[in-house]
Amino acid sequence: MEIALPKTYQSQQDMDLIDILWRQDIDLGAGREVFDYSHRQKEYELEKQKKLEKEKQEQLQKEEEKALLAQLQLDEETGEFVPRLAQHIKPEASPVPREPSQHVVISEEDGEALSFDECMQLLAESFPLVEDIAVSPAALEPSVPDPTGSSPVLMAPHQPQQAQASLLTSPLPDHKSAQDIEQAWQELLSIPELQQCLNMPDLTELSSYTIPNKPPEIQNVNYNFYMSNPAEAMANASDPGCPGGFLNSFESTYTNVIPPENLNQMTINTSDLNAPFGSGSICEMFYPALINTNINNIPPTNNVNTPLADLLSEPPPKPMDISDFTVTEGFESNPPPNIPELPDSDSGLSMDASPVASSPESSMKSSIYGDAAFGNSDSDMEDMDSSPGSVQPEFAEMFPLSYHGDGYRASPSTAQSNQTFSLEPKTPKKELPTSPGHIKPPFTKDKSRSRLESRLSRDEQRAKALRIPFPIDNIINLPVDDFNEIMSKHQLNEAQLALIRDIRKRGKNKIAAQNCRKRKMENIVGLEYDLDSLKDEKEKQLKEKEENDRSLLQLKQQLNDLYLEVFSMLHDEDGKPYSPSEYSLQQTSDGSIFLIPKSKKTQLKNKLK
DNA sequence: ATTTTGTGTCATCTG
DNA sequence: ACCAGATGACACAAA
Repeated sequence: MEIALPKTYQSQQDMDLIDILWRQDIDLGAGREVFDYSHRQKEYELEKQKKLEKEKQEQLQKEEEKALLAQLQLDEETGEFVPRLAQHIKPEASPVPREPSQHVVISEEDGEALSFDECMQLLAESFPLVEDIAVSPAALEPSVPDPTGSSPVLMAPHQPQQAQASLLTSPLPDHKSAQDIEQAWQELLSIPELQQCLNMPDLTELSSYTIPNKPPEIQNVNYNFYMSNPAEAMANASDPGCPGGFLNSFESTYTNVIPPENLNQMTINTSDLNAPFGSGSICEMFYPALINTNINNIPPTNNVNTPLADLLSEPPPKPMDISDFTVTEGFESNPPPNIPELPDSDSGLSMDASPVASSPESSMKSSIYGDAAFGNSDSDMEDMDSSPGSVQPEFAEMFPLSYHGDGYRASPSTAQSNQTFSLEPKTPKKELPTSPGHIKPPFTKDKSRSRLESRLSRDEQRAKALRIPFPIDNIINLPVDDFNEIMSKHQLNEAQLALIRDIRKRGKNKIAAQNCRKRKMENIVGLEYDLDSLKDEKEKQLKEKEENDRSLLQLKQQLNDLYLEVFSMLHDEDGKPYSPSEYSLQQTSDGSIFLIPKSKKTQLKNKLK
């Protein structure tokens, strides 16, 4: 039990300290949830990035296909390849609803891959053709649907930009026709899954969704993002049936372009996906605390900032009260009579110091109760009983005085605490002549102080009751000669003498007890230290023993090897080697060595026995 | 309600 | 024998 104590104690302390510091660090910064959330978000973004890259690959394949088509039709007008692409995609979109959505997604990224100006040029070039060709499929919205549906490549740039704009800027009125937006929005709202996924995002996000793309496509796009289904992506990639070889070459170059796109899309997608967790949610995450703190703090800060007049006029908040009171006590604690006593009482009471120092705050409570209670304490009552009858009424009168007196005494106790910090011994007794006008704040007492005071106050009360003419401190701390001198100077009756003797005895014994406990603790600490050192010593010796055993084993092994080697060199008359199992080498005291058959050896042993 | 801790006090021992 | 200090044991309050 005790052996394990010291080390575990230290390690436990260290661990506690580390734990506390760690918690403080965490407390100082944002909550763990924030970090966890960001971490999760990052992971999620990584996943999305992967998906996007896949989709981009698909897009690249498509683009390659387009490029091939364009190259094939290079002879024709440059403007025609755009409608061709639109046609090419459209037919796919019409039969299979989901695939077009993915195309759209891809197209977005593709569009991002292309510079915005290029896209605009393509748009300008392709618009008339698109209208001609794509009118039938995208009949709902003449302006918006055509570009989106016909050439995803063209629309791509718009969407991210709008999304970004919407994200970066506060919800802005769309530059697109409001009707289109509303229509798209309504359609979006009609989709339950989208609602679930989006969790009803802001208008800005909605605008980003609705403006560029057709509602169904948007839905699918969202699906793709949310579902993150690689199979679909693969299917889409396979759908266009683009040549793979060319793609690889293009891919490398494309990857270089990807980062900014990724960033853009990441921002967009994250905004979309994290709509519930968007800036608003993040703000909620951080602001609530901030707001709360602000709300909570503002009044105090105001109080703090408020001029002294407020503090003076208004009752300060509780903490302020405590501090103020303690401070006042500190001031009060300085009364001259106590000061001289403190140095006298330096019989190492550092033991007490720690509790005293630690307890200032808690003492306040005790002060209230203690003060009220101590007057009624049994000991007091006993003393009262013992004391002459006339004393009792005085004692009753003294309660208020004692109360004040405690406050007065409290100051010395604080002084003690200070002393304890300085490792100076404290004098438990401070007999304070009653400080008549002193009002003691109810909270100010330390627990130790309260006890000390209660004790002191008790003796003090008794002394007062018996009208003992000199302070308790003197009674306790003065040397015998001085004490006797003082005693002789005053004419004291029997009760007074007895009380003074008891007070001195108790005071001395109290200090002695404190010193005794201090020594006891020091002894315990010293013994623990010795125990640790002994354990270290033991451990060291154990290691040494292990080492010795190992070396001994090694020597034995070497000896055995040597023995066998010597044995192998021995041969009989016929040149046959002796078997170690049948013979053994024996060395006599004079150093000569004999080869003895083991049977004979046993015989010899038996004979010797 | 119980345990732990700190403190004061008393009884006793010791130098 | 007396005294001062040391120490064990107990009580009490607070945590």
